[in-house]
Amino acid sequence: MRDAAPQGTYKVQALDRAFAVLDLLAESEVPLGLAQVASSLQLHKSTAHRFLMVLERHHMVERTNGGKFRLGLRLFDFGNRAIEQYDLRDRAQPHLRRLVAETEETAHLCILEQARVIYIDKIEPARSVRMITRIGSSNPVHCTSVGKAILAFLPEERITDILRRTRFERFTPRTIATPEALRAEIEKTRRRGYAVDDEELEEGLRCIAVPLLDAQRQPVAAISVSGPSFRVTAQKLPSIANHLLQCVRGISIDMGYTSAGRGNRAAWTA
Amino acid sequence: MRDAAPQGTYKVQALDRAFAVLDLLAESEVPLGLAQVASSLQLHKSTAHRFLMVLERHHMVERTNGGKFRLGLRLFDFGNRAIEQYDLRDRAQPHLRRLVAETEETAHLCILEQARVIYIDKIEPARSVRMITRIGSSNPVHCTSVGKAILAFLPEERITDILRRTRFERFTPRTIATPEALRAEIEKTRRRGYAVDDEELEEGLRCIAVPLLDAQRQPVAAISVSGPSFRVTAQKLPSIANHLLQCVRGISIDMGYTSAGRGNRAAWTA
DNA sequence: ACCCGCGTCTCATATCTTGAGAAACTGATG
DNA sequence: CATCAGTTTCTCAAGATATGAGACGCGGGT
Repeated sequence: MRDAAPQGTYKVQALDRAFAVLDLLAESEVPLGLAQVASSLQLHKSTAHRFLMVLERHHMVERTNGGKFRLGLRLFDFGNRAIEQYDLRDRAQPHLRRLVAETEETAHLCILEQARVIYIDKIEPARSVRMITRIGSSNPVHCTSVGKAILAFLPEERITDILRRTRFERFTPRTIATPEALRAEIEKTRRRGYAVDDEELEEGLRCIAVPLLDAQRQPVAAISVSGPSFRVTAQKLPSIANHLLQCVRGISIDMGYTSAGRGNRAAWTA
Repeated sequence: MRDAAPQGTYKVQALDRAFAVLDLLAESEVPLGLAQVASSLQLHKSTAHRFLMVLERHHMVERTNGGKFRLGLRLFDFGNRAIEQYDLRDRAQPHLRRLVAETEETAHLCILEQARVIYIDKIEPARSVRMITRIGSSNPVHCTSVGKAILAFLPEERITDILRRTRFERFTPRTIATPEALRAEIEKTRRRGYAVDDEELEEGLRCIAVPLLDAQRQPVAAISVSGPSFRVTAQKLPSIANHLLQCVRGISIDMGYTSAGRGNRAAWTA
């Protein structure tokens, strides 16, 4: 919360308030009434009401039968356009499907946003315990395989910056809780070529990830395979890593990131 | 544009402008510079600048390397939370996958929003011509199978209302272009139990859809199978419709919409 | 070196939002 | 069916807040 206004703070009260309303509704599992919104945000009834009406006109919120408010579908549209511009998800999806078919575990596609990783896509195997991750949600870098995979291949200054902004929250006994320990882990990741999250975010959950590098060899995303520790065992890691590496290779080609040259892209887009 | 302010128009200029900015960026395929935004929206540079800075602080927009603006990832988060509350997509997805496996054509999941249908999910078969639909986008009811499927099972007054608000835009020679013709088509749909779009939105594209009814027998969504006309032939329609019906039955059970009674739901949620 | 377009920033002005409060509604409860 | 508590909806005067003219600085092109 304290990172909101570093310096040059441009302010438009109305916008801050409107987004506070959207945040509130996003956070809440259930639709909220006008009075609840107003009191939660310390807005006066009439102000909150006006905002909600305007937001509703724009389909940013909508009303349930009971007259309560929840997020509107225009946001869904915006959101999909937002990632579409990255163009990564669509390209990656078929490759991820293959990966899931091969490993029979859940695959994720993530990108780095600020100092956190955002889940862009998730593919689950036919039958498996449902993972709790929600597409669009984010996690810190220090406790995820995808975070570490991206971090490991970033230039030094970006790493420092991101570590500085990470709070190293502890989720399980194994969570890496200091910058130094994470540095060491990053080193390890870089050497072996893939990152591992060994029950560091959630007990019983093990993940492996590799970064996706663009034409300039910069990590733009990471893909991971996650599953219960008893299935994703230590012995299997190298084999799964192999599937992951094959998968990123495929995506790289699709995205036109291959260093092989630009001329032969046409062959793939047919 | 003229449908913006019917009556009780609550106004917050700042919000309208901010959303105009987001709309503009959403519409544009490429990131836009400050000057472009300002002139497109007839805002003065400094105003546009302030808005963009605030939007950026909220991650509603972000800057590319070149300093241009595009939609931000917070919207992606919001958008996913927005549909999550519907809870429909996650439940339906496995069923849709099976449907795609059976028919080997693209499947869509749509809901009705105002007088249009919004694409909530899309599953594509292993190898097929990529369909152009984007998740989150919307189409009018009169030229889509999903639109007609939902319409056909709505109460009379809602049908009238929706038809009144539809502009009956023509997309192909076969597009149903009058309310009367659509009425007849709806009648037909109701009798046969599934809706067909026979190249009415796009030449060479044929779709079949059935509605998903809730516990009160009200349509809340529709699922469709779409493919090139030469593969989705007239003879195949009844067979595909059968797969569709089985699919909605599965989803209905998952959602707890079965009229069989409420007691046995536990058996399915295990 | 010069110009032109673009992004950034400041500040006095008046426009637009604000919020108190009244009214209308909803639906419990006696 | 009257009453009441808790809502949502609406109005309007006051003044806080967003506005936009304009100045500055940067970088890329000619």
